[in-house]
Amino acid sequence: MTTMKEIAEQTGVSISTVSLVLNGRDEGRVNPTLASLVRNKATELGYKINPLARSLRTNKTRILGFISEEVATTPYAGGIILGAQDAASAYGYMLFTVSTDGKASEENEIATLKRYGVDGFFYSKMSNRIAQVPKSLDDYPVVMVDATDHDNKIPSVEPDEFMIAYDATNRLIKAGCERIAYVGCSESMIAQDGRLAGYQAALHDAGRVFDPSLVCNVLNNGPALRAVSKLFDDTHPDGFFCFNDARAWYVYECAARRGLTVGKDISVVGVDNHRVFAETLEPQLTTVELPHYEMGYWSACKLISMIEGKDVDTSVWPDTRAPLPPLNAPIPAKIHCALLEKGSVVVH
Amino acid sequence: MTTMKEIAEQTGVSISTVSLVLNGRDEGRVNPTLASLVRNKATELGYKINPLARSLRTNKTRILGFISEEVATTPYAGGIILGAQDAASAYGYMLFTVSTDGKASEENEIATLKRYGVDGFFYSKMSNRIAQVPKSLDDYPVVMVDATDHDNKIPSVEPDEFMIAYDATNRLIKAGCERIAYVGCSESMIAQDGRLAGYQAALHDAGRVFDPSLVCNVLNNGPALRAVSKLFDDTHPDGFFCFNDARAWYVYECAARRGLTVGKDISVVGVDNHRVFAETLEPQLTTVELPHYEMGYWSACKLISMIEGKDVDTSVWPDTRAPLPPLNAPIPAKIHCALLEKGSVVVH
DNA sequence: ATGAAAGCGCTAACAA
DNA sequence: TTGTTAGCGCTTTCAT
Repeated sequence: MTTMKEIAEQTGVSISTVSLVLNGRDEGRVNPTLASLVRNKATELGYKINPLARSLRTNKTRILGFISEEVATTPYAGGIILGAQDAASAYGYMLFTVSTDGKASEENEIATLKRYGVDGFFYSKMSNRIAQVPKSLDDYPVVMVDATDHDNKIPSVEPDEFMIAYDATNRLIKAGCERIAYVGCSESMIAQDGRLAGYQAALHDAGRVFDPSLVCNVLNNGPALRAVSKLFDDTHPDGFFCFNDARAWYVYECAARRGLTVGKDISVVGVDNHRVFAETLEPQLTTVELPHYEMGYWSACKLISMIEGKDVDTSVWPDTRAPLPPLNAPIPAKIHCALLEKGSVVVH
Repeated sequence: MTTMKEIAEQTGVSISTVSLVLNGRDEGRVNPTLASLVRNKATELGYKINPLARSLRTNKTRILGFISEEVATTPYAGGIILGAQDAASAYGYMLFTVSTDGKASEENEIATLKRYGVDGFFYSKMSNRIAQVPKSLDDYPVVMVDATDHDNKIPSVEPDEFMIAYDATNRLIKAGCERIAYVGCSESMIAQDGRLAGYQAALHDAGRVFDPSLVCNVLNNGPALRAVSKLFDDTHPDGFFCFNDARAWYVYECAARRGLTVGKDISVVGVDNHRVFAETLEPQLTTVELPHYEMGYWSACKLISMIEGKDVDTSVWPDTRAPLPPLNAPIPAKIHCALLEKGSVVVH
């Protein structure tokens, strides 16, 4: 690894000059000729700055700490981290990712991250909810991901659950479904509440009356399948908006048992938490992908802007923002929930 | 953050002495009284070493670089990383995780990791296969995860595909299944080859003759469902060993359409790549979990032992090593593929 | 047994 | 415009 010292020696200037030039702070301070001499030598030698040495003086490591609650084991956490990493990398930052279980382990991880001098923290939860950032993070820039601050004091990103459901339901409406059911989650959580509301609003905006008997909120367990069975037999829906893959599976199972074919006899739109169905085969199942990557991306940009005290270039938003396919096209295998488009992400 | 300097000042000794003591290299070199004085002051002040400053001198950062090929987006990558993190953390190491797509991006990430002075690398692939570690890693300690080296020169861990299949098939045999089908993957890959072999071996060891018509290798696509349908109708299996969740889904779909109930009319054992079914509801589906966490854990231990040039304490193996449930018990929702047990993991 | 001093690679006052 | 100097927090020789 080449050092500034070596460059200084080989070009006959002082280390300070090298430092100035290589940090782009030479404008009007260093002789342009010397500057380019230094620059050439640097590229010639393949010089790369030693960020650790620099951090010793500057107290800035360009390392970000990503704290997640076992989120690494959930299938979708990867998307968040990937997005955060991509954005971080674009700005020359690295990510330390740690996952915690208990409270104690969390404080441990935080302490470790602090020792390594991280410049700021991501604080991420496993599913969209209201959370409290530990006080040990008080003096640091923090951004919450897939969670929101109780006091709304910490910047945060979450999926726009309402719009996700609104879009999904609309898609079923446009596909010609007459009796659209919602197979949701019987635990109260932000995602459930928002999606139910979006489902209702879409129906309402389409001039339909909301029929509570078409709503079936279940858990992931035995009784769930019976409840969905009952939904089939009682109300004979021809369209289903499903809270997630697991709920969609109940619908598939019930349909198959009744000789109904998804994509022909009934339509199904599900929110993608696991992606099995999307990866499997059913072009008849429309999967609305949660904007995990985008949340990660946004949060990294936000965090870095806080750290550097300046706006980051949000035009760097990733390519994955595919436009929503036209509604009259055949139902696609996947709708990408585009960032900053139709409010599919909410930032605070 | 307290520094050694502060401790030195407050105890009236020199920084060198503090360094010696706090690094446990004081045996017979520092007056025990002084030593404990220093130690007390350190805990009193809550001293924590600054690893970055130390690394400037020692050239050891205690940071490990985890390189994965977009693995962060695959559902199971999280398990590997989590295991690696837990082990690393136990030895006072941190992980930089990066994922790459193309060749160029990989070299970039590697360069960045080097600049941050990582002590060694994990090189991980998305699915068990033979791979080549980039030459840019040649001078560093490297461990491969879920992949093996072409020349068998790099230490590596991979799931024991054979034993996974052998166990799974055995389970169906012990459950009383007479006609056990294998729904596999029609692409040739280590997992497919190993699992097919394990399936065959289990049948053979049980004194059964292998019937090729019970094997149905498919991709994740439309024709797959038809192929599995044909399997049902042609051979009427009463037990299914499935390559993964997606393949298990075909079996579920076909069963439901025929009025067959999993767990009653047929038995299904699937290898868990996505976990939807395990998380959903079917106690009748046995999911063999891949030992991702354990692979991560092992690889971190191995890597650290290479770095430090000494054996690490493998008694630290994680708790998740649940014993396999007794074979005559009702088929459980999940079998944990225990590390170093029945060879469920292969290390090289 | 202890401390002074040098130095890891870099930045930032301050001189010149 | 350039170089000298000091120092970030720590380790490590080398005197004492």
